[in-house]
Amino acid sequence: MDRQTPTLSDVARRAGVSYATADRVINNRGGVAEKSARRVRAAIEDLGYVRNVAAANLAQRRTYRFAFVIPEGPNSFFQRLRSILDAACPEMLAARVGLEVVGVAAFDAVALVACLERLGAQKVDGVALVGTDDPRVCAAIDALRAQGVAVLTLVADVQGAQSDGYVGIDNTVAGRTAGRLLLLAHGGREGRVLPILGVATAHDHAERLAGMQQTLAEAGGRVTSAPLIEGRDRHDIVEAELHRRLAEDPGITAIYSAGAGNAGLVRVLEAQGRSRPIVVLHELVGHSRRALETGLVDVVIDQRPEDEIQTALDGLRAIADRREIGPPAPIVPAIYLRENLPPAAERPSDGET
Amino acid sequence: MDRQTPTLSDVARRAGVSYATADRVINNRGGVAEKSARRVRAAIEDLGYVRNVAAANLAQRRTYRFAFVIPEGPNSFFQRLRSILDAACPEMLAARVGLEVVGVAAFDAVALVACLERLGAQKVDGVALVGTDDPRVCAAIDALRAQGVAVLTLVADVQGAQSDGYVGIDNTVAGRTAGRLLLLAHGGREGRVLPILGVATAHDHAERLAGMQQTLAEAGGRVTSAPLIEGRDRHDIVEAELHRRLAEDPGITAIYSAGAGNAGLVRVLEAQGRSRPIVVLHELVGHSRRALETGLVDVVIDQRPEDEIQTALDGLRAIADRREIGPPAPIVPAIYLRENLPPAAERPSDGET
DNA sequence: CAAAAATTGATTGACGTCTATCTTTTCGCC
DNA sequence: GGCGAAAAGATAGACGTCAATCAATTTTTG
Repeated sequence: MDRQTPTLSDVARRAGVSYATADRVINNRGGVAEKSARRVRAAIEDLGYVRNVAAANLAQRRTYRFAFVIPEGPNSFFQRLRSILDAACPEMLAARVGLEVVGVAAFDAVALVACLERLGAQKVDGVALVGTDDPRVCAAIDALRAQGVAVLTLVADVQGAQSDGYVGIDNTVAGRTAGRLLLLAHGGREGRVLPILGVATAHDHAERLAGMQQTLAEAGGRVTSAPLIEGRDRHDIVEAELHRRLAEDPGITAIYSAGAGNAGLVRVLEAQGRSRPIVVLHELVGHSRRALETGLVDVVIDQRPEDEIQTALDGLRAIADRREIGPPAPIVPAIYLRENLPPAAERPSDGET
Repeated sequence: MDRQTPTLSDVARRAGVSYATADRVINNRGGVAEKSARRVRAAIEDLGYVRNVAAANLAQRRTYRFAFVIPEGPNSFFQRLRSILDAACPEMLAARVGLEVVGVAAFDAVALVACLERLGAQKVDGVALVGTDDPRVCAAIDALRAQGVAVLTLVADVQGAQSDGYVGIDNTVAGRTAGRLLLLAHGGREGRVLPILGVATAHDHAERLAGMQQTLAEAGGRVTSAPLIEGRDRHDIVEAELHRRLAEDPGITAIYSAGAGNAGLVRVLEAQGRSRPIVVLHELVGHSRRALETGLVDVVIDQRPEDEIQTALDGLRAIADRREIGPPAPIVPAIYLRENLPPAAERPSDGET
């Protein structure tokens, strides 16, 4: 029953070549005649040989060093990312992977570039970074990759950079999802959705908004989008603006917050009392979760950072041991209601969304 | 920068004992004085020693053998489970895990027991099975565990059995989620939800129904639940019954299908034309996906079998390596709309849901 | 105090792969 | 046919752990 899995020696024997030759083939060290290489590959196929990664890593004394570059600041989504990473560290250690979590000032391209250069000098095996759109960042990524470091962009892609992949949601899809939820909640009736953004120039927020509007438009336009609020991710601005807009426009039936600064939004909702508009917002963090639990908010769309980190780690590993593996399954935004909230594992840290 | 991670020899040296003693401690082979054991543990602590699992597995020539016992039949959810497992096989092989996927006639406790006994005799390391409630199954599970085999229940738990854990969603939560979505889609208006079940005695379906009704009731009862259809998971029965009920009760504003047999439901909806009730159903499979894409259905609640399998595999591994690891994060039902569908990876196989 | 038991030490050969070195064979070409 | 280059073979020591054995030491016991 337990005939053991074939080793490279078995492959060599089957192929009628020496171990050394088989080794040259699978590690493509070159200097092998095409004829022999073919026979080795055939033997691998026949026997169903699978390289024993454990033995290989042991022999190479390989310990991966991966770095995650996460923006610093009060943004609680990134705080959540960090705490997920911290939780993953010990587990990764058992698999001989050293994780380094590096904080960099948000939106600071220069600091990010400096950080990437430092990581390159430190000879890490892979880097996952939350992108900031900037040509200098692009260049830094290219430099890292030229050096043989695996580079993934996480949560936010960097336009123009040739990374090894992007792990994150498609913001247009997220926006369209929001749009569908808004339509569903209007149940065929007319309505006006008030969008709240961080900054309209941040392309992730803009994509979400556009996606939402697309879906509304495709549904026939009974639900429309009102002029947006640009909250600059600051809850005080959001609070004041939202308050004003709701007062002056009673036709608002729903609010869609595509970005951060939702603490201010929650405060306004608390003040609204009984009849409040439909509310859809992004990212499940401390206060958005509480708002969902208390019924102040209807829906939270989340990008499931746990999945993103898992996918990023898998991807970095795969590239680092030159394993052929298909592109990772794209991350799809999750929809949370009051009833299907995942258990809150994190310690209740607060901040701005 | 890269001082290497300490080995067990380092630990022994630090503790002032021989390698053999340190080995006896970490593998608790016994025959070590408490005093020495403490010193070894202290040294492990000090150095931050982590056992190199790769080396250990290599030395032990350990290849895990896990079996997944999945009901056979036309049910396309289980077909999906199977195809996910099949896809996971090669990847697992690289990590020296042999996966065996075993089919067993659905709801056949005797066959399931026979299968479990066979697996026990074959010395597998772990088993994940889709439960069938039956005292004989309980006994078989207990027997397996007594034999040292890790046993997880997947998708459906077995009441009364002491397994190593349950990996699957909480059906009450799933039902409550459905209830919330129905409420959201009614937008405060009155309505009557027509529930469709497989068999009312299947406790998973019953739990979903109860959960849904709970949420409706808690919201004040403007949306109520109509008498249910028991479709016995057969699409022809569902089709006929549903047709009749929609015709005789024009007050039906929504349909909630808690079980399988959704192909019949879809046919009725196709015939309905323009104005159809709100529709919420379970499990993202071929036709439910298509129904979502074409707009015949509003929401699909899915238990994310990919996650379930991943969690089950991790759990089985952890138990098999005698690694201490907390209980797995509970699986939470996912909500899919037309816009946030994950890419369809599976080949388009069809069947009943 | 001697004998028995418990504990510790020392050592060794796997496990499957990597890496390196050295030797031998084969091949193409003048 | 002989030369050099390319290809192939042979071999050995690491990597960190496991599992086993046997000897040496300490402790307990009668």
